[in-house]
Amino acid sequence: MPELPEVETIKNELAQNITGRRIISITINDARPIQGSIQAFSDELMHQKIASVSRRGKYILFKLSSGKILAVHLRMTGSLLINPHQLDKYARVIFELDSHDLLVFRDLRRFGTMQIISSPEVIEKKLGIEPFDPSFTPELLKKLLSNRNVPIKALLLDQGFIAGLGNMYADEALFTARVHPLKKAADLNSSEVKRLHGAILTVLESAIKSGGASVANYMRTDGTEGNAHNEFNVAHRAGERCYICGSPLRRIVVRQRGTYFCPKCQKM
DNA sequence: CCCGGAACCTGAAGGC
DNA sequence: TGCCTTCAGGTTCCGG
Repeated sequence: MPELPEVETIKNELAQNITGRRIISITINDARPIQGSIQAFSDELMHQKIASVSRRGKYILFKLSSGKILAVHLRMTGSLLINPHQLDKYARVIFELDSHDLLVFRDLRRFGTMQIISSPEVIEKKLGIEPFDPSFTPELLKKLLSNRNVPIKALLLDQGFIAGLGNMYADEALFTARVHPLKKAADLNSSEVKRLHGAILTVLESAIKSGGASVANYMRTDGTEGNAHNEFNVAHRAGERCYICGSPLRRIVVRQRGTYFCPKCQKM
């Protein structure tokens, strides 16, 4: 599942490989991912140069020479591949570039989206603070948590709260901070908030260094896997032993999401 | 505004 | 072997 580290990895590879390239043809095998009119989508992209590639939350933003932006969200199983070995039935949209490279939007479950927007405002208004924004401080986090009567795990998944965390890294951050996933957000004391702030940053930074985690269908632009899942302390490890205390890790369901934690290290 | 749950989608895995 | 059910999860939408 692409979360911030996975999207960051893909963004960096795209920026390095296709910046400055021009789109010379577009093949739409499946229109579902495209928001709005297909014709308008094609017209806005055809012959455009990709001026830059950036990331905001879990969105990948392609700035076009026209000034408009192609915003791509990979959701669960989407990937952006450069010159894949084969074009299988999940290759939904294919862009040919003037370098004759193919940029392919591949998505098994068809949750992913692509849209042309005139200004970043369209997605900006849905997203909370970026974890690596210098203004994301323990003090700000403490303020954001106050008065929120929801399990901290649920709040970490809310993109309008902090942008970029998903199910895996929310669990990893809570474990690193030694905070129980069901603890009410407003009930975290100052040292817990400080630990959580630091844990969010270290967990994401470490995963980016590993090229993201290959769980489900995540792959890099060259089709290879990342390594971050080998470093998970709790995610998808139910029944296995905690690396810190040796206790069996548990899986519970929070907001319909599988949630992994250590019952001994993470107290209510 | 705040919160919880269903829906979207498709392949994998498990039960009988 | 084969059919059926359940599960996975990012985001949006809807209801209380």
